[in-house]
Amino acid sequence: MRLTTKGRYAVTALLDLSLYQSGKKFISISQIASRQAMPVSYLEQLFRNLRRAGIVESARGPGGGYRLSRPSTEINVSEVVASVEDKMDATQCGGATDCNSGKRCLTHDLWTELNEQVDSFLLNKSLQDVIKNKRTSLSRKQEGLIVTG
Amino acid sequence: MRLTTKGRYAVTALLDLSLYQSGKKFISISQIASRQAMPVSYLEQLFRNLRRAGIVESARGPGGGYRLSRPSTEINVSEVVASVEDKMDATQCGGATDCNSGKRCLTHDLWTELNEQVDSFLLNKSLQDVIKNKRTSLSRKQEGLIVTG
DNA sequence: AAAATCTTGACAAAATTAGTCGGGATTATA
DNA sequence: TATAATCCCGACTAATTTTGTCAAGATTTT
Repeated sequence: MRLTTKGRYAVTALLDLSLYQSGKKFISISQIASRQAMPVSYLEQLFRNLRRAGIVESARGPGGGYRLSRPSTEINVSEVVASVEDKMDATQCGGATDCNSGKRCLTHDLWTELNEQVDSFLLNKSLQDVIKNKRTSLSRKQEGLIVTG
Repeated sequence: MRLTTKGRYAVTALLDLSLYQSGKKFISISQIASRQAMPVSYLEQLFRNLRRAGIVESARGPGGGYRLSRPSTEINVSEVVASVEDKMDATQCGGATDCNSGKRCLTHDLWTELNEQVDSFLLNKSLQDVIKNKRTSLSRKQEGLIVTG
């Protein structure tokens, strides 16, 4: 699985946009950078990817910057992370089915299933949900479930 | 979150133990290494941690090696991963509550919740489950849940 | 024209992860 | 008791990945 500060920065930056973008106004990278204490040039890199992924729109020149290309209820965290990280994969073999000399590696299905869990969770979480601090409503049977300390 | 090949190696190595350990016999690292195509010295490092965590028992000398200290139904993947990786944490701030100059960072709760999800999943998954390729039975309401492609 | 801003690719620094090494301790067995 | 098999340990190095920088350019507003 890949989930580094890169993906986390991207999410944070978009939350900043969501919070400070009023109407269709563009927000410059330098504003986000100073508010969220992130390096400008690193943010530029991330926004490149976000733009290519169709998550944000940009405008150049004075008064330019970035804005969400959809409402924050329509953008999920999974796509944000995926746009800046290379891949979201927890299997050792990268998803190949013959990872262990012909047969699947012992843990193949385990990591695949974990991937699915994580991805479901993040897909189901919009930027707005994060802002509202809304828990994803996955009802879970508690039978035999050990609670982490 | 930390889930690298280290944790994956550890799980695989234990699955190997589960599969090839008959009764209370010890299995040597070199056997596991050759079966699973892993470097011996790296495995040694991992087994050190597994032993300290009480997941395996060891015996020295000829005929020695490692064996599970509990049945494979009683060992969950979370503890295995935790024993070799330093931490299992997806928050940027490492769990601190004042990560963004006094107030919580915007994404704090998001990553905390993701952590919980992942950990629940892995806690609820025993080595035996993985061997039997048994899916974790988390019943989930499908309302609004987008299925990943 | 000037200033503000995005755009790009390549590069460098830092951090992390993966893996090695040398030496030691213990134990079964011949 | 010697030998070989095995675990045990800490420190180190190598490789990879991630993080972040830089220089130069393209647009656009004023």
